[in-house]
Amino acid sequence: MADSWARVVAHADMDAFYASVEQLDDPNLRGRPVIVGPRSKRGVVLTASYEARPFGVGSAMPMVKALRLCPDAVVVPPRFDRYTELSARIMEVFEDFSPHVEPLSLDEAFLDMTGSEHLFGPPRRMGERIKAAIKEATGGLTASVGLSQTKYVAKVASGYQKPDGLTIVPMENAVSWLAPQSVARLWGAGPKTQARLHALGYQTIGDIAEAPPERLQAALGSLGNHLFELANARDPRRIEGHRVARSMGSDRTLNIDVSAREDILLYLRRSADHIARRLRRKNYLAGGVRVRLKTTDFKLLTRQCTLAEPTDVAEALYAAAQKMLDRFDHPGPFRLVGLAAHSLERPSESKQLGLLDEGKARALEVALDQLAERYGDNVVRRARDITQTTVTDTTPNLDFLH
DNA sequence: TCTGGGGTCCTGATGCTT
DNA sequence: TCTGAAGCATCAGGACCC
Repeated sequence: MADSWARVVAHADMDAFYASVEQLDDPNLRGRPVIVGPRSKRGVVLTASYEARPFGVGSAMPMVKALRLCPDAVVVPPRFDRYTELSARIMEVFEDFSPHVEPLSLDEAFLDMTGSEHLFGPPRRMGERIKAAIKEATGGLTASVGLSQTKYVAKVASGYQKPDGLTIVPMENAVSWLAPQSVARLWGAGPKTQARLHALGYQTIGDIAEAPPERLQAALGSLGNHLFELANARDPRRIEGHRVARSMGSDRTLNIDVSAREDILLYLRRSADHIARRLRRKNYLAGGVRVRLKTTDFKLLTRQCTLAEPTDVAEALYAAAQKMLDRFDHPGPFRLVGLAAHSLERPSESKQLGLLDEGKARALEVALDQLAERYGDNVVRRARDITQTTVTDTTPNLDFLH
């Protein structure tokens, strides 16, 4: 019974999102195998349409191999602006169903549906309504939805019957429902961990659920405990809402490997410009800088530092990157050059404007926090806009408060 | 066959401070 | 003044996710 669920967690996952968007926008692509990915020699598949998947084409596969498996596929370069636009529309749909939405990526999110049975009906009806609303809002895109009482089971459920699936897993069935599925479906067990689990003789989630926890812990450390809990359908994690970014980066796999310092600096310069623009657009300051180089044998080398002063200025990021570059002792060549800003923080607008000293700026931040509690984040966003515009505008419009 | 780009989180090593 | 232990922050690398 739906009303006996202590929590109701929904996980919604768009079906082959990028490829489906391309087919939505270009009717000529419908019914045809579509591969979204770069056309470069070193590219990999981002998403393959369901028409391409029977040929064995899947995400992260080298493009060369994908086209060998499916020579008739249409390769479409990704259009992230378009995916972002549709993603925003989909997230708005989710927010019509729940105030607690946790996006995991452009095309999937958790929704806390606890206590909304009186609005949307039992879990199956909730799922049907979410799916229908997405289809309507996007002009025909489908999503697969899973509902259960924990995030992990809801996530596995959404992937259970793709595409256009709906799977409901009540808590009393969860452990037996998970049991026959492969350990590959354990969230957090990638190829390396799967190999270790196989070596221990564990093939299914049920094997993990029944394994001695101390054996898992001895083999995998705290990850072993975590997987044991998931396999037994125990997952107390809450739905966290929109999370603050912790880093922002730009990695480039090059068409031709580079060794010369000036060549690497060229890419670092471009990345610094790109990241600084994004930092300013999203109103972040970087507290540190990290440079990554990938050798031709796929070893990833990293050097990072903490900045004396948080910044969103390209020149400062680039200067730090130059210093980092001197700390690498590998002569190259390198196939990837990457730069990232980490330890992100929000600047205080009032400090940025230079209008207030530290104490008054802090007082303003506290006042804005109180406004947020009372009126919600949107109102505070407007208030922040006004604190910036009132420098020249003596009659701010506060109508939005009513 | 030949391995992207955007991220997050965890772990072990190291260095600094108390 | 020296030394070791404990706690903490930072760094580098690895694994994972979509």
